Amino acid sequence: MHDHSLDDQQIDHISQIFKALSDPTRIKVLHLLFQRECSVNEIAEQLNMNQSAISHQLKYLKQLHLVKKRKVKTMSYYSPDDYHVMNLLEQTIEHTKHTS
Amino acid sequence: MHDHSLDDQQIDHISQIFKALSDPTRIKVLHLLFQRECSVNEIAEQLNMNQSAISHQLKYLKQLHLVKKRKVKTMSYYSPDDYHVMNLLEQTIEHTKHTS
DNA sequence: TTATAATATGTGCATATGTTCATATACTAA
DNA sequence: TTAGTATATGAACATATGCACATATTATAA
Repeated sequence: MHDHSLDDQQIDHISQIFKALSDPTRIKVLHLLFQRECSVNEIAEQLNMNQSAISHQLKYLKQLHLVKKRKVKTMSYYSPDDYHVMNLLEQTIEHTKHTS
Repeated sequence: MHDHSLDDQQIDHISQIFKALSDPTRIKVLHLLFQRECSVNEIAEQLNMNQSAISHQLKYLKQLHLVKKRKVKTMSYYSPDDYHVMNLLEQTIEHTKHTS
């Protein structure tokens, strides 16, 4: 038998994860990082967006432990850091491709 | 070989679904409806929230086809209407319970 | 040292969001 | 009809969000 109860802390955590995935820019960033590690400028160029906007979003994602950073000289290379959330996103993307 | 391209329409759709799941109230509503069909007042009482707030959120969820409505006399009974999204939510809830 | 490059950060702004309040609507029952 | 109940809706409000701009920080290279 399952326990259906949910405390507010768990719910807040879940909503935070889904909120991270609820923005088109963050989806694009994560989907790109799923394919390959990228620097900030690479991401900004790929998505045709301001470097500052990308940097802010990467900070947001890093704070949630969804991405990690590797510094080399002046460059910051970002890559996924949460296997479960990345699978959640990629499976949803695949499902959307096959249905819409 | 996979196609990694994603058009903006698909991304907007995905972000809309995740946005629906990014609010604690909507998570609680959907999780409750996953267990059993409920009227608006039932939901409001269970979540200890304003009837109007629940009604607004149900309209939001219905517009996205995540819930459906069954009218009986003056009552509106709501239940899930998207198997895939409900599974997405419930699996994430289960995962959170077992890890956090 | 100075200049340059990559990234990070603070601020301001327009817009979006979630809620409450008051009220409207739909339906029932007396 | 009228009163009562359940739900829906519109408006207003405080807060959150995502972005651009300017600038700061960090590290390199000349």
